[in-house]
Amino acid sequence: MFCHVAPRPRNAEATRAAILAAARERFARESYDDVGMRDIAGDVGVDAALVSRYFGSKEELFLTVLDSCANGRDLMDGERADFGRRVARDVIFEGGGEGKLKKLLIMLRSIGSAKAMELVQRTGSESFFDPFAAWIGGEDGAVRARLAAATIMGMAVSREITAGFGLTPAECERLADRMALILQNIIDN
Amino acid sequence: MFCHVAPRPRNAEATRAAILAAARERFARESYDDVGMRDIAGDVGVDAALVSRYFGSKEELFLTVLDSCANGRDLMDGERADFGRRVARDVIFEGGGEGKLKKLLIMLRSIGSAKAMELVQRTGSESFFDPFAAWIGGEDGAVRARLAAATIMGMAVSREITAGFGLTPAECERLADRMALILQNIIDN
DNA sequence: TGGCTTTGTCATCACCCGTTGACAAGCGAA
DNA sequence: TTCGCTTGTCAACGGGTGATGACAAAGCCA
Repeated sequence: MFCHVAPRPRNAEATRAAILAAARERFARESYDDVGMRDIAGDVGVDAALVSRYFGSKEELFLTVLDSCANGRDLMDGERADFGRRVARDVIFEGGGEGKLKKLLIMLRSIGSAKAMELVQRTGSESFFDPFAAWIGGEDGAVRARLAAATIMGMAVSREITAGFGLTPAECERLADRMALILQNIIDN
Repeated sequence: MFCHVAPRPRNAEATRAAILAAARERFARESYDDVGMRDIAGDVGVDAALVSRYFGSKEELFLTVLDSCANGRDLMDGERADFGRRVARDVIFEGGGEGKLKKLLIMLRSIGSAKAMELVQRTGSESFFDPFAAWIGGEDGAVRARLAAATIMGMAVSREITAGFGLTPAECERLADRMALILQNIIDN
């Protein structure tokens, strides 16, 4: 019995897109340093050399991934009055990786690598914080954007370094409720 | 003219302590992966091999550093009514590295390395979150401890990935005020 | 002074990483 | 079919890492 893996069709554009998508998932879940070119290539079923060739270098790939992510504005579609609750539940119960928080997660993980952080610093402000601040609007929009982003990222960190908070499900519910309140309050005034 | 660096006196105990201190500073400011044995050794003026010999391995050194840090309780000496303001200003204006937040910073940076995170997960709860929760006390102490820690870590992350928030000094003041309020509110009820 | 233990250094190893250029395979056009 | 371009693979390189064991130097004790 011969088992063949279905070979990837020869299609540069599709392959490039698949690599980009795989890289986005990786970078959202592991730090820049922990993600290897060989890992990404393996996810797609391709040789690592191809990744280098299509994207030039790991740094350029990382930047392309950042660009490809939903930017700050997409965090906020949906009811504004529901923002706190929505985001709190996403980050606490899902880890944020599925939704619009992906870019925030990737930025967060950049503190693990001096190289990645420099890249994030260059692009993070205009692509994330500025639109976010504009959406929040009002007095001190920029300040409140930093505050909200910090709250979200902090909870994401806390979730990971305690392996799911180490709380009971009921406590997680109350954690989500409290966080929702805080976030909504930041947004509202 | 001969310029000699004062040679470190031959004293195993003092050298070991110096290495530990240097490692603590490094790990509080850079991620586990970015800190090299040669960096730490260089700070002390010693060969990298000595670090390995005194602490066994990088992992063991990291664990020893975590132990050597002020634990959760030390975060909270000082007026309880002043907690929010004190911590907010420390993290926003100083980056937290000088004070009692060092352990939190090190834990935070562990998200940059799968290896470091596993170590932090094993020791973080009983050495940090549990005492912190006990100090907070009252209903939902554990939940509120996670919330406060997340707020602090998030602000530390935000500060770094935006290279000092990118805010005016006046805005930073208002950021600190708002954060102080939130933190204090978490502590109080 | 001579010898022994402690303290520190040096050269080196094996490993993993991103990257590169040479090569193979697919596939459409002539 | 045969040529030629595109798409993908392979083996290798240079650089950096943590770790190791042999060696040098310093201090102490007799």
